[in-house]
Amino acid sequence: MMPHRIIEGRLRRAVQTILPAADTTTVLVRPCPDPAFGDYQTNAVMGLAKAHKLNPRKLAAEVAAKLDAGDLCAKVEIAGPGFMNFRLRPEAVEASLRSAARGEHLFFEKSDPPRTVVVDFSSPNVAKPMHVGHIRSTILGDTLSRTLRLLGHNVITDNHLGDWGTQFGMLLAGWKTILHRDALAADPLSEMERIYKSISARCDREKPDFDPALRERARAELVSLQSGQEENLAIWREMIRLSQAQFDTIYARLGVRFDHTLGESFYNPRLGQTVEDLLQRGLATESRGAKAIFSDHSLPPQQDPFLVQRGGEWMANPLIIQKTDGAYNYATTDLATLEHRTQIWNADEIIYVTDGRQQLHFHQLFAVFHRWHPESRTRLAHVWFGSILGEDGRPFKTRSGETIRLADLLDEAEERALRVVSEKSPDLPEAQRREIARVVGIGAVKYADLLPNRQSDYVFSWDKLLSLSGNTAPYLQYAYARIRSIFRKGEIAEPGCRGPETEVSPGAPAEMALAKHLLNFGLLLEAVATEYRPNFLCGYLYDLSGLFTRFYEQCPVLKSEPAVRQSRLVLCDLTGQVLKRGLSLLGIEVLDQM
RNA sequence: GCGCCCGUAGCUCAGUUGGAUAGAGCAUCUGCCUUCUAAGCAGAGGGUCCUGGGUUCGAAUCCCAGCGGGCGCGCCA
Repeated sequence: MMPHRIIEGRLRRAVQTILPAADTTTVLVRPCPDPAFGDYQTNAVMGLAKAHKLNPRKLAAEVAAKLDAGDLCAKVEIAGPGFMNFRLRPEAVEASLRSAARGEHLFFEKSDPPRTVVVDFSSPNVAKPMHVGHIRSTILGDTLSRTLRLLGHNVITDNHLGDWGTQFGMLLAGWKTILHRDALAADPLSEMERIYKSISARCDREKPDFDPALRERARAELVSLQSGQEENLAIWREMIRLSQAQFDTIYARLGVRFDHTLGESFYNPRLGQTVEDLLQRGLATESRGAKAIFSDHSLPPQQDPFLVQRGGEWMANPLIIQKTDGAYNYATTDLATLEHRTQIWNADEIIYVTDGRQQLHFHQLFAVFHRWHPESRTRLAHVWFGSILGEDGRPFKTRSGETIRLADLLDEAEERALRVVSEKSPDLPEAQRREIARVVGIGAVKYADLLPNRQSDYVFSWDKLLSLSGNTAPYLQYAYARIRSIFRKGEIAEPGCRGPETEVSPGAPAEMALAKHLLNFGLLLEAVATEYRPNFLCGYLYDLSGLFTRFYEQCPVLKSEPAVRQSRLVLCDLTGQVLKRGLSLLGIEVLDQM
């Protein structure tokens, strides 16, 4: 068990002996913001003192007197208005490093009990090329899934493809009237995108080329598809097949995998009974020819997702589950999907990773689900991220008004990385340089995507996504490669320093600072999982790499006397393991040489 | 109009129950490669945390008002 955890547990008991009625869940032990104060601190005592109208410093002193942590901390300091600062004894740090070196843990613990967590992310649309707008959901969802899985949860990843809906009417009309077979064979996604754009422009009343007959044709094709007409089904399946091939290529490059790909069409057979059930239970009602769910007025109007104010009056803002023409929409599908995930997969938690513009939809969806299945204890989370903007701060478009394809972005990333590798390591064989460029390039894109707070709007910038210096993936990969280089130069297999007899004793300040940071790996992983914020992990790994680099500059490893050398090798090995594991959670690979 | 989010160094952004002297990258400037990889390290400069009130031992963080920006608001997803 990590020292900070033990301190936290004992601290809570100490608080409880003094204030038996206090809620000790707020008593948390966190790393100090400045090592000058200590290694860990709690500021919860100040809050408790306020709640119980006590003198905070006096309470802290009483808690400190009751606290038995002498085995881990030399002494407990009370600072300022009532901070409690803990400084770990070197022996406590060493014990943790030794047990990690023996392979007993890697500075984190499995969650108990594990939960079943469904993660819904990526969800591209069939017949459209994946573009930069898809990276955030894909990379965020993948990282959260990996982190939850590492922490022991039963994670189910599901790619909820947009493979059903209005767009197929236009795609079918286009496929039958303006499709170029050669173009389709050469580049299926571009051709499907072309026919879609062409038809949809002519189905738009606002556009100059509006063609009412074509619009009717598209609607008829859609009805025909949805009623199971064989020719249209065959074309639809072909469009999915071609699209999935593209998705698979991109996901393979990104190293992203899904347990399931249950697109919207999977739920199609269940939509009728979903609406029927909601009507029977009185949750849904008919309105202007559509079936919709209205407010139950259980919330104040300002917080009610089914109300909206217009012209100074609160108006109904219902969730429509069946359109006037009888067709179902994404709300219907999402409700059917929720039922499947809770009832078939027994999800304890479902995480949706989408952009922030869908917040209202998910508020409505979750509210409806809780009214529909009040017995359900599934936790529903909308993990949203900011919009993509151009460098001018306007909604993102290229100069020609197009989006940037994900495949092109990844190509560019690898090309830029190859130029740098070839410059830095011209002696390596080309195949190896290309492999390094792949790992570095893809890693840089992912890291740049995960580094900012997900809720910030996302200003798209080639230079930012493809930068290879400073706080970027290559910096972390470089630290790892240097560690591997030490083992290579010393002709040491790392398992040699992982044995039961391993001794490790960080002496220099740079060694101790690095060692103490390793101990906080688990703390960070839990924060990532509970806050759904991978950027915390980026920050942690960046700090770890910086601490390692300072250690590397100040503390020779191979040239040190045997005992010091052995200890430093252990520290290098553990740092390498945490870096590799941490980067793997971000979906970023490491290299032995770069 | 109403709701959500945002406003922090020249630029791009962090900032973990409110917590200690607000941090990083890029850019600028000064040093450091015959020593385990310089994609690096050490150091410097750079701030009315949008503005004004309030809450309290303590506010970038919470509350109120205002200014500026992005997004959303019945049959698209």
